[in-house]
Amino acid sequence: MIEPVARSFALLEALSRRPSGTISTLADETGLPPPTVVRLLKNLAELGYATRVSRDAGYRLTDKVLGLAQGIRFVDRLVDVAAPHMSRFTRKYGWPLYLGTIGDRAITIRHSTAAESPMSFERAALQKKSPILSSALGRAWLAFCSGEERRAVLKHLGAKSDPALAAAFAKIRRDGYSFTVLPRTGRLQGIGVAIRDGERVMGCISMRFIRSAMSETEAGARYGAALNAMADAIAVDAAR
Amino acid sequence: MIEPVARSFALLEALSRRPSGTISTLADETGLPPPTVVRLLKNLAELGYATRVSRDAGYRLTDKVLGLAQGIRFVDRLVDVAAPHMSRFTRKYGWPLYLGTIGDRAITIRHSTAAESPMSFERAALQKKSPILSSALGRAWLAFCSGEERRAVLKHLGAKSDPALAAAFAKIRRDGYSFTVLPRTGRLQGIGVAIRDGERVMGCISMRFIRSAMSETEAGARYGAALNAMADAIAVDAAR
DNA sequence: CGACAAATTCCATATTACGAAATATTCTTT
DNA sequence: AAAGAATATTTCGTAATATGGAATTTGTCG
Repeated sequence: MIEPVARSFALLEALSRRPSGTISTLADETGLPPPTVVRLLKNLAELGYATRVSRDAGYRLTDKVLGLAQGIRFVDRLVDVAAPHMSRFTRKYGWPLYLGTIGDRAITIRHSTAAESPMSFERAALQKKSPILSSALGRAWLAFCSGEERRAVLKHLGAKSDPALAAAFAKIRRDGYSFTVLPRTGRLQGIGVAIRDGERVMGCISMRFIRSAMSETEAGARYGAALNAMADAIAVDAAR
Repeated sequence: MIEPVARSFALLEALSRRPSGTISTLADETGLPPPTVVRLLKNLAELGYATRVSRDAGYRLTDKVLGLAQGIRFVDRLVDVAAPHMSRFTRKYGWPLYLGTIGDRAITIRHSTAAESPMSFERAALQKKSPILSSALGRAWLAFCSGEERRAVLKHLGAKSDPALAAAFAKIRRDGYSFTVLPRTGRLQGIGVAIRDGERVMGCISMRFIRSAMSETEAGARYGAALNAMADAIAVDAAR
């Protein structure tokens, strides 16, 4: 732990809770000695993150701090929220999970518990793409998103409106989970669920397992409910 | 300048510009040696502001960074934007300026160039309150804010609807500036303008001067246009 | 498997952050 | 106006620790 950095952040946190803060107030709240508070604040001011208001009012944060947060996207928040839920699942059941969001023409893997899984059969696939139409992730997303979004995505992918596909999505909605569409030779299989906030799909999660370990039906019966419970819990957390 | 703090912020800034960053990318961008980047990132992760994504993707910021910015209020941004304009004015004309925003039952002084003024007759009044009805600041605010807001404020102050008051506000709107309502004995006088974004008043600024130096009419003729030009420039800047 | 690239650890050293005490400044009281 | 109280700031000898080149590990790819 780098002390001056940790202390500077403690001061920023303290300052973020009030319009402005005096040396003694901040010293009390952070437990730092006043000379240290003065030194660190001067440094923060030099860096442009704080400004001296007056002797009495002390310092306040500047909007440069806002700039630090500008790059944080919603998906990062979703990952932050989902990660502990996913870890808990993997600890309990063993199988690795993948969290994805939809992008241009593919699902992007945003988080994975593969590294935490004893049955980790794939290298970490973070930031990697998954096909929308054939992966469990993509199929879960498409099944549960709005009809409007689904049509737009399918059109963008150049997929013609297919009654068989529509029936497949209807079944996924009925079951609550999707499966990877595999070539006959595939060893690995995925079962996917959607993280939903009302009509909106925020993300999708799939559990990867070895095909020989269980059939699709068994996978659905054993893990479908647990996966959906986790997805719901994540959705609730993400909504604050 | 506290090095580890400055460097940690350089890393945060670099990270805020991308979804995630690798050690080498960040080392290149910040000019820091890789071992230092590793050490500082680990520290940021321990503090909860960054998270390791994977070996390949490196680190990304967490939404804890958002927390730092949540306390920054609009008024702070306004002060950041207005301060240089106000300093320029005071450097050019000499008289000190005060920036205020409306609060519960008073105008709160958010910034002042009194310290920069050669004719500084008052100690810094930051965070101090000014009366809404009799100060130049309050009268400028009330004259230019929406009728709805004006009625609400006046009602809250317990002021009865007064035709004389309405006429005073109309005159302020016509002139573009307000004046302090003084007891005959007051030495100091203020001329106030509003910082407006369409219908909305974001803040108000008053220039303080010694009553014996000029009459209200002279003050308006000499400084009214310059004050309003400054207020407009601030409004434009504040709108980005 | 072997070789390349990137990340990470090590560690001797110089740097510098530290904070108690002294001093300066501002506010309050009489 | 002057003393007293409260708060902010500077000083400075010292202990603590951040530093980064070199060595090592880890992961990737042909």
